[in-house]
Amino acid sequence: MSAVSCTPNVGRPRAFDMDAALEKALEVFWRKGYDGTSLSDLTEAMGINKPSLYAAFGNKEQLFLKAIELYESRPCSFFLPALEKPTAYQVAEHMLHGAAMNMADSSHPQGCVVVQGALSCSEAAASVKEALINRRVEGEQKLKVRFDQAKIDGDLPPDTDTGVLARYLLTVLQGMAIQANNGACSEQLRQVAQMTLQAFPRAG
Amino acid sequence: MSAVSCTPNVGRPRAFDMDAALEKALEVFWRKGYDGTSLSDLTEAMGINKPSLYAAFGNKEQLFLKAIELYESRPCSFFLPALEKPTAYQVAEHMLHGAAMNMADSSHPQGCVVVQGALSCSEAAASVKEALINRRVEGEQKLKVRFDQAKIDGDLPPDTDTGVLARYLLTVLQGMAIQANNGACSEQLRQVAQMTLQAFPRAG
DNA sequence: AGATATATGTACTTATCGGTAAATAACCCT
DNA sequence: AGGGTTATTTACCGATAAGTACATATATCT
Repeated sequence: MSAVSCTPNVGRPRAFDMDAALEKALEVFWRKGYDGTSLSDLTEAMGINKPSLYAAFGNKEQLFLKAIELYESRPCSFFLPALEKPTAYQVAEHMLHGAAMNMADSSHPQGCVVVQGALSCSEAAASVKEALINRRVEGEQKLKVRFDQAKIDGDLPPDTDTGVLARYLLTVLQGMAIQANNGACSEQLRQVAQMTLQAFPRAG
Repeated sequence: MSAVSCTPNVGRPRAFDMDAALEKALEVFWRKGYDGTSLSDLTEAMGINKPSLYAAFGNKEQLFLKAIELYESRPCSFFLPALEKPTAYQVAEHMLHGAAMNMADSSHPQGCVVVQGALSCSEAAASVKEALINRRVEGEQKLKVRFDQAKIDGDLPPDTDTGVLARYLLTVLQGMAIQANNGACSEQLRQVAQMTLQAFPRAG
């Protein structure tokens, strides 16, 4: 079953693939940001007309939020899977290397749509900016919780400030999104990842 | 003499302060980004009408570029002054602490306009995006050159990869801009700065 | 004082913005 | 086959985007 479509068995069937269209919308929002994306950009990329877009996804804002959901649930997403690695160091390692690999991948826009989708934006975009901030802060909180567990597990020194460590790691990851936008390649991001890992506290 | 005005002694004198108006424009671009800022936003904040804006600053794009110049030449700017500190460590220290202090300062928008002014943007903003990328990459290059000198001075280990070190530091600084947008306060950014400095290579 | 030169306010232009009304088309069910 | 339901197409809406024409106001220079 599709993640987003919920096709009834009455009426004219939808002529386009909602998931494929959402993927196209994500690509546009990722590249141009919420304010920089027009409905014409979206309908052109998605291959549908505006009424189809509105009927299927609500409006621009709801489409954006659905695209973000898709972004975070994609196979190449690295954040949540990394949390399940057995040690704090491996969590950090997988996040940093995943980011290095993914953010400079030229098969899609550079960076991270959660970082750059609505960073500085118009008042019309205030609510989606808020939604993205919440996602980033929640990610940081999840990482802190994971590091708290690591302390219990004994793979972080007992005096570790897990809040600072999580914030530091997120700062580097978010900075890597900017670096990818600057044109940094995966190898260059990997070097940053490696330098970050060298400073990472090891098992006590 | 003013940085931007160049008043002739003929004709009706300008009724507003160009520098003050440019400061207002910077504030709006900083908070809303290039795409998110309308001319109405600008004229309202600057206290002038559109024809005055166009006569004085050219157009939206040129106004933005002048605002960025102002941003980088302000007294509270920390990047270029930090380059003149006597050792590589002190350069990093001043940049990181300057960023922690400045980016969360609530007397102006959070973060850094060079990072967030046109990160993901429309095609209309492509040239200003390019200009900002150039500024960021040039800053990184300047930092690398400074670290090369530090190696000669002997306050960085001789095997230091200065390019990676500069990129790592810029990654953290740019990440701190996102953190500030997330709502992080100066103290939280300072903790990130401190953690970054702990990993910084010390003299030989 | 008058000519010249620049700035200002009002009102306007064209294009595009996000969003929708209404008619038509394509399907399922009875 | 025909009714019910949903999707698609075309054409449109009011609002706002960036940018400007033009008349008027205010200064200096001669």
